[in-house]
Amino acid sequence: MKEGPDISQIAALIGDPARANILTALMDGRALTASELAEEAGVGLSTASGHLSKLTDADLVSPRKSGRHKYFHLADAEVAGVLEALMGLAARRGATRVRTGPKDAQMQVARVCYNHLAGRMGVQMYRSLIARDLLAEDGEDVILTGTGRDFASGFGIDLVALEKGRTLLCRTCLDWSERRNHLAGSLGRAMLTRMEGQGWMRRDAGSRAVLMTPKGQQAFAAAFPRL
Amino acid sequence: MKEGPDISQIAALIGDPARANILTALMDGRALTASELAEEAGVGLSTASGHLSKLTDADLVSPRKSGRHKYFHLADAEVAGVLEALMGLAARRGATRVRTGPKDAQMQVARVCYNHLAGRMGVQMYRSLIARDLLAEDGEDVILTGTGRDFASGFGIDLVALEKGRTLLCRTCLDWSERRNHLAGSLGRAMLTRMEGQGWMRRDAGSRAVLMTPKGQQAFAAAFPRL
DNA sequence: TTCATAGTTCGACCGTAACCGAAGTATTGA
DNA sequence: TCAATACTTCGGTTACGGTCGAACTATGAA
Repeated sequence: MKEGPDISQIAALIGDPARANILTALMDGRALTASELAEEAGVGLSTASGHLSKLTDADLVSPRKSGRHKYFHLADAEVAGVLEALMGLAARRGATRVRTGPKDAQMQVARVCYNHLAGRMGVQMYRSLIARDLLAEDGEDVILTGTGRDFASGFGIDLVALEKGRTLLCRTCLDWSERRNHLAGSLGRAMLTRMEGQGWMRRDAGSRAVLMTPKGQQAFAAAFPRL
Repeated sequence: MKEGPDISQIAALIGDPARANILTALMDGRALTASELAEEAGVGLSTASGHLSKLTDADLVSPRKSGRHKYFHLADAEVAGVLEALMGLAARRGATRVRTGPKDAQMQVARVCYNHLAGRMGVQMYRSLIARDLLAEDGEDVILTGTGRDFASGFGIDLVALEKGRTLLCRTCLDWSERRNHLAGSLGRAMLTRMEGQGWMRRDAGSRAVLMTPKGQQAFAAAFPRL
């Protein structure tokens, strides 16, 4: 009757509150166990198990067994992107969660999206890289330029190792709070990891917020100036 | 319990098959009456009316009264974008509709997305404009350059009139079949309208497919060469 | 004014799916 | 080998929401 792929199945999957909680909890890129996700979603273990097998069947999350634990993570960055897009819609309509805590402000400044940096800091980094021709946009794609490679290496990132992986080096991801692109892909991940390792920032336990250290404030501003 | 906006409500709204059919039917940018949408969705008029008021409450569609008819259209391009993104996910997982007709091939070549051109032709047009610096990307935004303005005017488009409207002149939209950007915004709409007016292409009645005329084939290739 | 068409609201019915607890399976550790 | 932990499966209950038809409202045409 209709044209194009059927979106109702996937949307219905995301549409259940418990499953939406599970997916949201996985947005920070970590892999969590079934029990942890049950806790996050506020349902019993057996219920969560059922949800997780549905999400797995639909390839929205992927399981990884480790001993008697079973860890789940988002299937790929595209899933994360769709979730962010939905958050953007939801935010517009004022459907924000009841509990609007102090963390929300910090989430706007800097947070983890899947496995890379998002929020104002994430967007600033991206725009700074573009403005200096270290990154170049090509349609939806974005590529690291020659000078960009030098910059990344100088930043302490092993590009050769990254390029051996299966995931794309550079990807854009639409930021739901800033409504602009930020950097995803294995490079985006590595940048965040590196900045954490350097003590510029650390993740807030129990939320997706990223907290800047005083040292990090300065270093970040120097490394990624607004132009 | 969770961070960020609540996505389950909106996703659940899209997750009902009847409502998903309604939204998909509106993806071509036209405004349809409640009766037409009931037909599209395969439900009774009273049922469709209920769905439409829910979609309206959530600001996914907007009503416009005209006499004793009530026309519905998608609320904005952001909604269309999210629907396209969901289609991208659904397509990947092979959840394509059972009825994979001959139109599907044509849909990949050229189709209407909201109100602008999508598919391979849409992407080709966008990339050609970018490559010739008629359009310039800036983060998620895209702007018409000076030479781009001349080009658009020469193409028969009244930019001054477009800029009086409330909708942004240039926007990017992610193509679910090509996975690349194509041009949206009021300029994207005007380009499609102009090409239809020139007899380059015409919409297929009853689907979102866009059919190229022989004359259009040549003219399009000349106007938007692959580079 | 009267009739026809478009859409909304209401009431009743029904099916699906979320939920829990209990029993069953697998893996680790003692 | 036995016990504890992590997860899955099953059965039964429940509730939410989609569905239709009928009655009602509003607009336009004759």
